[in-house]
Amino acid sequence: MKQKNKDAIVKERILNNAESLFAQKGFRGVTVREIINAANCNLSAVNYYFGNKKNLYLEVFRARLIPRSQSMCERFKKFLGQRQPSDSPAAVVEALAQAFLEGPLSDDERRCHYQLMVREMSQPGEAFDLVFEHVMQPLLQDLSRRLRLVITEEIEEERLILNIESILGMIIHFNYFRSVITRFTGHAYDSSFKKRLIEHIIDFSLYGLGVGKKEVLT
Amino acid sequence: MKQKNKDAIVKERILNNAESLFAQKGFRGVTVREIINAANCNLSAVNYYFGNKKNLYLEVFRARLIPRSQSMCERFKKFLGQRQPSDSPAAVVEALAQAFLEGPLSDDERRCHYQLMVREMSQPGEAFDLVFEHVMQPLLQDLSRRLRLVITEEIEEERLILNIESILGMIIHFNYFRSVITRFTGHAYDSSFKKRLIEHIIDFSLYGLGVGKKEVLT
DNA sequence: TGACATTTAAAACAATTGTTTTATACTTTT
DNA sequence: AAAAGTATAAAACAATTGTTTTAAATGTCA
Repeated sequence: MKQKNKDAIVKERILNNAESLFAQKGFRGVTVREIINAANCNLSAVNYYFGNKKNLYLEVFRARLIPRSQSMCERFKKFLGQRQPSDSPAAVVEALAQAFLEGPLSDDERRCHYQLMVREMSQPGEAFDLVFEHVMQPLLQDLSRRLRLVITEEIEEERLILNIESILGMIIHFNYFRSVITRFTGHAYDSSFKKRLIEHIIDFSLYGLGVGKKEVLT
Repeated sequence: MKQKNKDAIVKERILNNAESLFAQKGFRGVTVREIINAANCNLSAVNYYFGNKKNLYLEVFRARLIPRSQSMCERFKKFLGQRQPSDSPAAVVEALAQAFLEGPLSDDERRCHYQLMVREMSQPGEAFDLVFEHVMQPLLQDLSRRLRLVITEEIEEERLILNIESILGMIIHFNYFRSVITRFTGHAYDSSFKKRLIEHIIDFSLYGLGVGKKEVLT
């Protein structure tokens, strides 16, 4: 099926460029003509393959963002499995930070990924539901289960959720606020700086500012 | 000057509604006609008072977001001054979380504020420079100075910055990702839940997950 | 090869966009 | 009160938007 193959090529060029542009400028900030210029194809191709612009946008989530999230989660599990021992909070946080900052993606892909996701989070819409159901929900549940196994003391569900959201919030922040972080630290956002960030995320997640002493059961 | 006064009223109605709409849908997601309908004024009023749409957008930052940020910082200092003792990391974090989650603003104003700011952070533009210079930079420097005073042990500048960004990341996350947080915890985002959030932010910022013991000088 | 379906291309569509123009009302000042 | 300055209103502008239509090209399969 050479036909079907060539079909897929144009279709995926559109998806790729659409994702990048939507991530940068948002749904309404991007025109269909902008996308087809980047994808080097004809205007009607968008409506031919995806029906309309809105559906192209949703397809970007279905065909790109969600699968990528799942592959990042896979990477997390793989990292965690490699660690010895893998049953400590430190191991879980390290594997998580590694998977979400270094992971299998190119840096541009990761930037794209977080921009697209963050954009949808403030104003729940159709895409939000997709992300919530297929990305946030399973991730939180997985993390919740794993952390509960490795944290020795008793911990109520709500506090666990807030802890996890704090760690995820940090990871998202260090991805999404790159321009701020690099301006403040003066470092380029390269692989050595990412290693530094991962170190920090682990340290802060486990000990916070690390000053004073933790009271038992505040 | 009744003239100048009445002038200001329409002008501010435009600014108010523009900020709310821009925060919800972004610059290109909002039409001038949408704004003037919400502000209950004529179409040409936007160009009369602000020249063009882009300039209205920037004016929203200059006349609304930046002053509000400064008043939040004032509130932070006031909270901190009220605390006894006020020279501990716990006091600083508590005052910060209080100022940024409870502060002097209505809840709608706060949502608006964070949405507008986060939107600009991913794609540096003109408004980004304004926010960076008048909001992020002074806040970070103030926090850096204060924390250095109250943290007993030696701490390198970069680590301090990362610590501060982690705390700010959490605060932003718990404001911006409301819909996710409320869905996960099942709590409405009311004042009692905000108190819970502030408690958590203090606890996590000081001790992290609070498991295991912190080694001295990792 | 020839009939068929599939894909690309180009042109045209109505609707919406930001902005400008022109005219009318309202205030202030002389 | 007349004049001048300021603010609101309505209509029109060209440009851009997403989408549709129509035509040409390309591929598949008998």
